[in-house]
Amino acid sequence: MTTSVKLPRFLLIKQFIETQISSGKWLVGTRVPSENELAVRFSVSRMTARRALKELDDEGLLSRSPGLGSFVTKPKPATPQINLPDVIEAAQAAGSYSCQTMEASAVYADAGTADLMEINVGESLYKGRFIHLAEGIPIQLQEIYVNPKLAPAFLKQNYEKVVPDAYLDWIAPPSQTELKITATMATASQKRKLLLTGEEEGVCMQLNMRKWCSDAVLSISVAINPAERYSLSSDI
Amino acid sequence: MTTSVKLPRFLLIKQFIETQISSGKWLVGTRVPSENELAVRFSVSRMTARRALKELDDEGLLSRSPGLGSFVTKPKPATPQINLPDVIEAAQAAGSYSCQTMEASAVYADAGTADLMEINVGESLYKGRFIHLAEGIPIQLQEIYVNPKLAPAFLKQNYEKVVPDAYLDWIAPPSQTELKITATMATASQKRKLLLTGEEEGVCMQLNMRKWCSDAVLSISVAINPAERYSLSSDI
DNA sequence: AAGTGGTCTAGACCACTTG
DNA sequence: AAGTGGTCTAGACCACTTG
Repeated sequence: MTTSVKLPRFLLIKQFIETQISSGKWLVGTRVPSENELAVRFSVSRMTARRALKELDDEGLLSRSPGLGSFVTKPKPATPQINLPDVIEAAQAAGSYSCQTMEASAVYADAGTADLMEINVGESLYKGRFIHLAEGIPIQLQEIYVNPKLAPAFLKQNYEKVVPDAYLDWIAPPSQTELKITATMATASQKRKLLLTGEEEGVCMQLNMRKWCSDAVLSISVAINPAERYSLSSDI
Repeated sequence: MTTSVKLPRFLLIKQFIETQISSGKWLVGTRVPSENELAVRFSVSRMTARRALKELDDEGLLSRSPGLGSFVTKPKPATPQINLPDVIEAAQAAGSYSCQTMEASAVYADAGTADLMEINVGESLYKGRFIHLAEGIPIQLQEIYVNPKLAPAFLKQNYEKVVPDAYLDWIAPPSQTELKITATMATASQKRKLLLTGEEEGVCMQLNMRKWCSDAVLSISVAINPAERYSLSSDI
């Protein structure tokens, strides 16, 4: 009476190979048995043996090449993947979100902005400045420029109900996003808006984002988050 | 004379489905043709049609369930994945890396450290403090506590040649890593060590890491990086 | 020439959901 | 009972690498 949980055969083969690797019997660079060899060894069709190898390839444990075979890869550098916290979404989920619109206007692109937006100097642009709050406390200062061709109604939205970013994601789903995160010191004016009064306060995480929508720049945004209310984390 | 790049049939089917989705013909929740339907429609065996659906499932475009069918999923929240820059590795690659050891000693765990290291108060610990430099300029201040049972020779290493983290990764490959990134202001002493003299300087990215090696805490480390010399970025 | 992985076929049985 | 996806078989042809 062994375990009656009949496992798929391709899984048995995968587990066999994984065990050989993790136990150190098959070191990095070792050639593992070919599809045909595994098929014979496990009394299985080649397609089933193939599936085991294919999935281990997809998972990055093996590297395969036609004519050569399948080889144990060296474990990837364990590069931590950090996920960006969406403080605004979190506040919304908690029902404590609100937004103050400081500016929502049409402007003309200066040289720097035009360059980033990939348009000509002097072209029309929408500009918005917002304070995002959770439980009445400012958690983010945002300045955003939007391409009016891609979001003509951007200025007409009521941003007490819908977050600007959420609105843009909705009407113009970004095809590409560029992101840079730095640490900065808030200016005196920014500190005032963020209600950071202490002398020791003012250290912020700054998020610079640029979004594309089908090969055109949709928006560039700079968001300032007080360090006490913003941190990144990850688990591996 | 059409394109002679004969594409695999499963790819043609994938592209067909992707086109229907991206063009908006098949909205989120739509049931896509079954394996059998696609097999007939494309004059292909069921296994080939299956492969197309399976890969789209793996890629997150479809969600499949036995007895029900395959359905268009809502696009995932496009959560940016940031990769942690390894300033030290970069400096090493450029051949400009050096390291000053400020401290390398055995200490006894105080309450806070013992808690984080998951050991008892008063147990022996290795402590190291380092300044990492690129081209002679400090790029990171690091303080690390190491479990001596897992890295008994930690204090004996020559850290002018091998980076402490690289040494630990080598002798005790971490099974899990916890990471927290915050923005902070360097203390006066830290600013001195980092050669941050200006009044406006001192804003830093702080990386708190905790590494496990087979269920035991291997190390906890706090690294301080001047903001001007450290930023995170990602592309999607 | 023999072996490798990549693609593909035309069948099969299964557990699962639905009417 | 008919349809779905999940697993599996025993064949096939291909481009590719190696001796």
